[in-house]
Amino acid sequence: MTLRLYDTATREVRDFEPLVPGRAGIYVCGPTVQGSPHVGHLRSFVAFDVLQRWLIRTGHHVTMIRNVTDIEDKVIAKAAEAGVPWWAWALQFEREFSEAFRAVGMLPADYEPRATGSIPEIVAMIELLVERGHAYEVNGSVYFDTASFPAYGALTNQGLGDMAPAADSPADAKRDPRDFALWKASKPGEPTSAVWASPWGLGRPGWHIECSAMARRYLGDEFDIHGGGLDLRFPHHENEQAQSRAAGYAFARLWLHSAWVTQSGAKMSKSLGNGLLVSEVLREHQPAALRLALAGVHYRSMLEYSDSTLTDATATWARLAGFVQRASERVGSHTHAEVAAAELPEPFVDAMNDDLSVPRALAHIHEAVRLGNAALTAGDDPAVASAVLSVRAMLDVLGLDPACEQWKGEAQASAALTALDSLVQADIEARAQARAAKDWQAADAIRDRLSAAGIVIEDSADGARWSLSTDD
RNA sequence: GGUGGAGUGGCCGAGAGGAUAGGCAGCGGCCUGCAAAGCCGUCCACACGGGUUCGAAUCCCGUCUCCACCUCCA
Repeated sequence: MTLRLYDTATREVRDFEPLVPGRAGIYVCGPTVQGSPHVGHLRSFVAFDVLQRWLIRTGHHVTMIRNVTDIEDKVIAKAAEAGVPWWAWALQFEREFSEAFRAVGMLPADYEPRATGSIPEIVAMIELLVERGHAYEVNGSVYFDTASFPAYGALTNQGLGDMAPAADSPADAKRDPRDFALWKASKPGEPTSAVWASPWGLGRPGWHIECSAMARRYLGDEFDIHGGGLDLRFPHHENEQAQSRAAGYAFARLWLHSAWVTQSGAKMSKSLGNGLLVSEVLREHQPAALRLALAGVHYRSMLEYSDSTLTDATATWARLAGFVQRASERVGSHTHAEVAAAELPEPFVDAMNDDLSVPRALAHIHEAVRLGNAALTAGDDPAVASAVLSVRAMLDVLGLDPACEQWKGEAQASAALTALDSLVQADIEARAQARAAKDWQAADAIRDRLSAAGIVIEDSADGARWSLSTDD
């Protein structure tokens, strides 16, 4: 059975047939670096990370391009509001995204082109569109002529007449309100550092053209898979496809869209302000648990995020990691090369090939863990060894092998904190008794001892809590 | 108005005409000095109303509810 993927453009599950057998070129719309990453962003990128890993595992040479849109109206506006240069603003959040990607164990992209590093390609593509009669200039700005391209709306199955006007520029400047900006003439008051020379004068690219230009530069006129969040389908991806095809390029053969993260049924979003920042979630939860929570649901299903999402995932992770830990102590640890070369069970392979059905794949992993645990109890070491190798190989496909470099330190750190907590809690209790008996000397002695060890005690009405000192 | 998605047990979440999804929680047991972990067993389902079929969570018709996109979005 070969890999089958749901193609948003044709609205059906299709066999993955790469342009060049054995190779896969993937373009994933990366972040517009206007703010901090929240778990909704991460869900999408983790989904495509699993795709990347599965393609690699099934013998493909993958080229993963994930762009950074670092010049855009919102970036400029938010930076201005904060009194910071737009480029510093953009880089700050680019770093935060990179840190979040690293924290949840994403494979690095092969390249992460920035829009600002692709201006010549962008200008060239706009020139080509003007030449071919699919774009026109008005007062130094250039617009895509939607009426000139009959296939406009094909990706999202919409007719032009049903669409609302594009609001990215004044309607009176355009031939048709649905036309959208390819190049935006610079206006007085805008930062002079956000401006590039072009045949139409100084300006900057519109929002969609950068992806068309970068995808072509790094993946060619036609490439295998274009991915992104479901909310990018329109207008962003529709416009990308229109631009590229109007320019004469075949563009993406398959469109993949990941569903969003919801809270109480409503989409997590920057504009709603209900986005849970990755940095906040990771303060209280293990990164592996976050990855498991995000990757564990099928990528096209909404992921309902609640208070129990991460605690459930943490328990599941503890079960998986616990088995690998106990089994490895018993029969020794396999090398990563052995894990990468291990044969994968057929039910797992079938699930992954069926539009990346991670939930079904996980069900099979649990089955293998159960058998492995039983073998551990029975003292059947050969069965333990084969189970742990198989479990690690499957988890590795999901980026969740507990014994790999990414995660093996984490379990120890967290176990150390748990152990420390139980010791400290005993002290806290003894101190509470001393305080109740008004034995201040004894109470202070306990606090001083903990303090000397770098542990800070804070009293409150609800009792004492402890934390590690952040001094020096 | 246009386009698309969803409703499954206490909770999360697969499946898509006939078999036990899986996990968490619960209950009973095994193991254990007691626990924990683990294992075994077990309870609790397919939004509603019709229809097709030997058989429907799955197909068809209708209804209800929820959600998203329609130029800020991962």
